[in-house]
Amino acid sequence: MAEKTGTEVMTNFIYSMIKEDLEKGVLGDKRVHTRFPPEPNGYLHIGHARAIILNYRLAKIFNGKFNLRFDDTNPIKEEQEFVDSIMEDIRWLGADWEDRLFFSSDYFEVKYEFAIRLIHAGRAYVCDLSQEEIREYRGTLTEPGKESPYRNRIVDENLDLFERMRKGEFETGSRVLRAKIDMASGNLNMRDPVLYRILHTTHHRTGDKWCIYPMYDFDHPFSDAHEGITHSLCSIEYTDHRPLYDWIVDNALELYPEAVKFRSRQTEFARLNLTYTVMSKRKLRRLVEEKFVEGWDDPRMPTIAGMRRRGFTPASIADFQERVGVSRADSTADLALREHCIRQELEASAPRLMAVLDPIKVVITNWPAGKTELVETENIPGDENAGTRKVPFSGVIYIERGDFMEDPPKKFFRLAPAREVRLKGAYIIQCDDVIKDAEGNIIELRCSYDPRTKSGADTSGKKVKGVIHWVSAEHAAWIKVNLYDNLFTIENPEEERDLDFTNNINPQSLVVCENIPAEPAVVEATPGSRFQFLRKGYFYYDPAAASVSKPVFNRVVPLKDSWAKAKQKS
RNA sequence: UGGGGCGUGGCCAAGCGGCAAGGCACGGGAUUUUGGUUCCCGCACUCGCAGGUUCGAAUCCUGCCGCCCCAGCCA
Repeated sequence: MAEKTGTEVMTNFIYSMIKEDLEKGVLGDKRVHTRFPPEPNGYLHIGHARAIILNYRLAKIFNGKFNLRFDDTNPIKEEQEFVDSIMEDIRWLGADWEDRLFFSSDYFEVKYEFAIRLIHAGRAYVCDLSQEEIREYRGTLTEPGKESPYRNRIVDENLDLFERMRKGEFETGSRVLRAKIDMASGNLNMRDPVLYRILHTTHHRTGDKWCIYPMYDFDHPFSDAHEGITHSLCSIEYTDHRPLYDWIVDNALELYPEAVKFRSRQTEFARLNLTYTVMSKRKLRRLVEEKFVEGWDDPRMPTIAGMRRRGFTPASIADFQERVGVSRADSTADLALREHCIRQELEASAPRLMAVLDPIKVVITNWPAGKTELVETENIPGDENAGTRKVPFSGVIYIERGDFMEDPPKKFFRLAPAREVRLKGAYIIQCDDVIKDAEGNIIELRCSYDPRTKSGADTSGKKVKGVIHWVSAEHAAWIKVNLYDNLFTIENPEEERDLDFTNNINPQSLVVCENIPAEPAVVEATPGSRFQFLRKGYFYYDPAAASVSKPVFNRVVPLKDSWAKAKQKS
């Protein structure tokens, strides 16, 4: 399959920028070095997948390196559980950090030293203002802030106080370390940003060793420079933070050069939105907590874990990301593009199987009693190497209810009274009789088959337009099938401001079919494998549900259906 | 009323002064034992708007308009 090896050419502005840096020799003898910096406080979604793939592929293309670094500077929100799930997701996507798994907390000691040097240089100070006071002093969007009364503390006092902050002499929230920059800046991030806060909280890795923790704006640029990251990619809302990023890196370079491997630079790109889904962590959490879905890995979720369980492949997600592209403009990618990517891959790689999702019984009246015939059919049409398989055919079969119409419109090519249709790989049958129950529901079809029309050896000269799938009742294997559809009924559920977004949840987003007849070959399938259920869509044998008595298949995506579309229009 | 970012077809997105790539979606046709796939063909006289510079502008200049982000001791 078209697996992304990372060697193809990219055509986005970040790729161009790096190429130019290389040509101009900006990197010296250093190789391109990127990183993915998740905070271990939740599950990764398709937007993160985009960042992971971008960073990883960029490193690959330029023969550089890719780090995984957890941004674990806030012990209140972070947990080991998320570290594990994030690593699993990234590994699954195929992004390999080799031996470069880092944690921001690995560098707490060096960062502390850097803070000391900032204080020595008179560029950072301990501030005793309360949280509310700091906010007041910061000013507003349109008015400048005013300087903290502690701003001009002497170096020795700052040093002493900061050391005692580390020792745990002060309460949580009582003091902070701030950078001394510019309280009048139009950019609020430059109004003496907080560098360290006191948090008497156990950290998932450093335990109780620290009670002061660095802020993102201090930590991130330094960690990048310290690891030798050349290109620090992040999302667009950090654009405002870039001057501060540069301030930190420049100061590190000046005051603590031995701790800096490279003068890293930040480049921002737009986050990804998807139609018919929500992406904010808060909303995803609500979906899980309020049980609108079954968990973070529910196949309807845009999480990496959810897509994995739905049956998407890493290659299809990488393909999707590549096709969407990268830019700085706000954008919402069409879900149809993601569907296109997985269909394209599975069309060529998924073996076909027959299963009837909405069965109706068909009795073939002229079939010899008790006879079973094995008919042969291709596993993947057009791919000789995929071979063929034998499917048992007999006198009682199931077909889709929707493949029969009692009173069909002119263009209906399937089964109808006195009309003929081909059973895929088997014979042409004609419908002779329609059996109904007391309420008038069709419960059975009586058909006759034409022995001359055996698939591949047809001597009848008949031409039928319709070919439908079927399953022999006597030989059927019974499976459970989950049919998934968009979680929301409107294109942009994020934008709905008057109504709670959960009001737009699609009540049909999951349709469970408990008892579905499938051709017997399905029992030989391995959990984790993917099939096309002929004419119905691509399905994934859910390994997470493998312990259940019956195999469970999740529909990744239905096949395109131009008949249904035409019907809808009329 | 401060600072930053963005505006190219329904959705993405190339383009960076020489006369609008590509993908998805959509519409039409051919092939087809999946109404799938594949294959043709069509789909922006126009680049948020208005001026200007130029032989020539989506690309340069000026002025508007619209949308997004920022006042966490979150990341």
